[in-house]
Amino acid sequence: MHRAVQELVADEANDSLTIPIVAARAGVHATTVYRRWGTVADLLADVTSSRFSGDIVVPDTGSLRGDLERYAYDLAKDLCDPDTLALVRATIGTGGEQGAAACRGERQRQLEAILERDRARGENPPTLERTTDALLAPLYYRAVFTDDPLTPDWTRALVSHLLPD
Amino acid sequence: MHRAVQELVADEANDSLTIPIVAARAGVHATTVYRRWGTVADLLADVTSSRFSGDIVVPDTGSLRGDLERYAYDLAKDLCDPDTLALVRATIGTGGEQGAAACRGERQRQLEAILERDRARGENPPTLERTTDALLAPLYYRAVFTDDPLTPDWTRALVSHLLPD
DNA sequence: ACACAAACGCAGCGATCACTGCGTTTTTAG
DNA sequence: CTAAAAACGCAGTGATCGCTGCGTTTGTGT
Repeated sequence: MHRAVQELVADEANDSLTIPIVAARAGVHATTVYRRWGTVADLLADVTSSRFSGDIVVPDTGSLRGDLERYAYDLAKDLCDPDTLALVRATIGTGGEQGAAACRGERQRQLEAILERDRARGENPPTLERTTDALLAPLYYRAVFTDDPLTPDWTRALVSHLLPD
Repeated sequence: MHRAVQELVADEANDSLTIPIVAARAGVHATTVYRRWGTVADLLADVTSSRFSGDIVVPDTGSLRGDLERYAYDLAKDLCDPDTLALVRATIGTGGEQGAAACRGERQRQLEAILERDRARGENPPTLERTTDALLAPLYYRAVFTDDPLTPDWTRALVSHLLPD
């Protein structure tokens, strides 16, 4: 089911995503989807949540800078994937905070884990709010609102602005 | 027509926006909307573009810091408006870069104008890319992806991080 | 093995969408 | 003032959606 949603969101940009369409792609009956998820918004939130929590490993390079550079690089790569991007936009478009939370919740928790580990090393990292503003926000903004590339040089520059020498 | 779209996006979170619904709210026939705009995506892009270019004045406080603080304050206030936020999310949800560009195009031009003016004063402001990453990105990210408030203290802090003493 | 719960599919319904042919009204140009 | 273009509305069509009652199939617990 999740793969059906992702494929449809990717394939049919600008077309409306509906439950019968998703059901057909998943090879199940629409009734099954109505009964289980109810609305396209709930379905998208579910799919997006699990899309972002499946396969990302919190990096551990031994230093905060290394961790953040790796984290930013991985997130940039993920957000550059047209299928991921289409899913994020579709989920945001369902309106409300539920879809938005599904898009960023897991990624924010990973960022927090990185900062926590640095504190556990006795260091003094920036706050989660500051790191979100300096890293997460530009990554998501550039991916969702522009068609500028999310290059490794650019992601490293973001980390450098956050952690000056 | 534009007001009908904005009202509907605001009123009916999670409900699908369709051309007959917009037409009814605007008090015109659906045929008129089909013939003029064609799709909901085109309509939303149009409405969002003009929504963001109507009434914002590029601030001129005499200093870059003052201009950016004012700009960030105004944009935060605008994005905090639930109606504006709903419109942005709906437009992003139409997929593709057209809707995304409609949401940020005008605001990015205003930012560029502020930086150009500072250069005209003989100063050396940060690049548009840097300023976008440090100001626009956090503003849009927090508004669209979270339900955290966009407070004046926070927007001033963003400017301070961009323009250290 | 059996009973029951959960999940699923079929068929069908009312509502709505997306769209178009054609006539009417409004606007514009000369 | 008039003719033509542009914009609009009416009526209608086929397709699809969102949903539900009810039967079937699958899974689970004893």
